[in-house]
Amino acid sequence: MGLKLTSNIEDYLETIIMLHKKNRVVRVRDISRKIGLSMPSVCAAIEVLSKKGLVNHEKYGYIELTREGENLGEKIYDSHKILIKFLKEILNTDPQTAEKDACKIEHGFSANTIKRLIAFVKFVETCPHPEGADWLKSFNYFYKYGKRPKGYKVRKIKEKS
Amino acid sequence: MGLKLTSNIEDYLETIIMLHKKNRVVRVRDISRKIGLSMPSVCAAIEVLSKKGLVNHEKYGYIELTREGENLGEKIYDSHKILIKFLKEILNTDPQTAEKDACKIEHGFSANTIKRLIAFVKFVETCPHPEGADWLKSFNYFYKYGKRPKGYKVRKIKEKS
DNA sequence: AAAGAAAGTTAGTCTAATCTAATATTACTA
DNA sequence: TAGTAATATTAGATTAGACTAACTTTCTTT
Repeated sequence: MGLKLTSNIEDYLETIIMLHKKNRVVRVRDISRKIGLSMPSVCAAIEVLSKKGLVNHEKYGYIELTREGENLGEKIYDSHKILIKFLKEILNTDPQTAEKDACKIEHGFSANTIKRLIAFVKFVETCPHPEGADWLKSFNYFYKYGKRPKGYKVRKIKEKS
Repeated sequence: MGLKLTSNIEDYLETIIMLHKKNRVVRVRDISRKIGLSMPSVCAAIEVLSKKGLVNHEKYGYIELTREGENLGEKIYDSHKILIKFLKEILNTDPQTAEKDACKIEHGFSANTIKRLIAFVKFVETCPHPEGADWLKSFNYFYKYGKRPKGYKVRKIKEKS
């Protein structure tokens, strides 16, 4: 029993992490509701996660993440969060679409790409003027009207380094 | 028989488009090799695509896209291309990873998000100085060293508008 | 044109992920 | 505390997508 997970199983793990964060106690029903699948499906998934050593689960009991499960889950959840951030704050997609898209693609990125995306979002966020907020505003204008807003140009100022 | 496609089936369609572009004639074997799956698997998929009216296929013959199949395939392929562009040119991931990641996530984005991404890439590409190429160079530095390169600052110059 | 190679198809099996229906356990409440 | 409601599990069926092995058709090569 290797530790190769299907993206499906990763979804369950991520859901458990999210529920854990707000409830501290996670049950089959909670996952079922959150993820929108039947309880038997959740049970089967928990069984798999348990065999992989990612959760502990006794019959009729709570579901608890192992150390390993938590680490992996956090990683997946991080991907999710950075994607949401990129979609919402940079591309400016509406929240629902962002959430939906992020869920679908979060398992597809390799670790390295995620690292780059994290850096990229940070880079954009911390851009000195005229990038940063204005830069994003400018993109929004560009998206809407197909051209850059008029009214300012920028030029590079060399500093003695 | 609706026109709801699994992303799996979309992969086949996309592969057909790509092969069509370079070979003009597409056979089961070509798809099998390109996509790395057995010929029976390809046959089964072609059967599905055929029932959906996206390809025409007579036994032992070539595979041809219908008008509808071509339209849809192009759309999927467009997503692929814009993702590759974003990954390679903006995030600067290595080509293999870019290709791999793009394949995995290309079915996950909603049409609207793709539109935004297309605009975004264009926006970055056409950024006037100090964005554009320099801006991307700057990001690369940022990715590598965790901070912006020293040596220039920018300031906004208002033009009479 | 006949033989062998390549390509395509069919048949049957497997796994992952889902479901519903039925059963079992636990929790709540009157 | 007894009965009901909520939750959890088991059993069994279904679907999609993959495979191998065996068979059929088409192509190629001598």
